[in-house]
Amino acid sequence: MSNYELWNSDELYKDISRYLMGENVDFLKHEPNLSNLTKFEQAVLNEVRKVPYGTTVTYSELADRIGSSGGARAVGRTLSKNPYPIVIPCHRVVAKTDIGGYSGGLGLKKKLLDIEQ
DNA sequence: GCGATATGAGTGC
DNA sequence: GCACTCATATCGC
Repeated sequence: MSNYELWNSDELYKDISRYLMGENVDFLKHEPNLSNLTKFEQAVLNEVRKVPYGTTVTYSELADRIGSSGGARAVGRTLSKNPYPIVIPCHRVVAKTDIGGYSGGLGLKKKLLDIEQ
């Protein structure tokens, strides 16, 4: 993984700052190291990373995309342990009827979603 | 609307 | 292996 330099560069810091300012920042160029996670967790996190700015997906839809139809709950469980908040925009994943949950607090999740709209 | 139940993957024992 | 846990979904009432 030679993305070590990229991950630790201040570019990530700047991107996060700009993101919080309300800019449309693409975090795909930052590649977190997921080698110590299970295959399922890597699949979930990589899929969440592809969710476009300003849009949301449901846990069940995410489960479908990674070939684990019906595993919505497992997806949520995985996201709750999200190793890289913001970079992996787990706040764009919501429940079907509700908004879902967030490790950083639901208030923050709503705030982030509001920023992206 | 609300409660019970089904369900997938992770963790600890 | 087994028995939990959980940021869900869905059905019955």
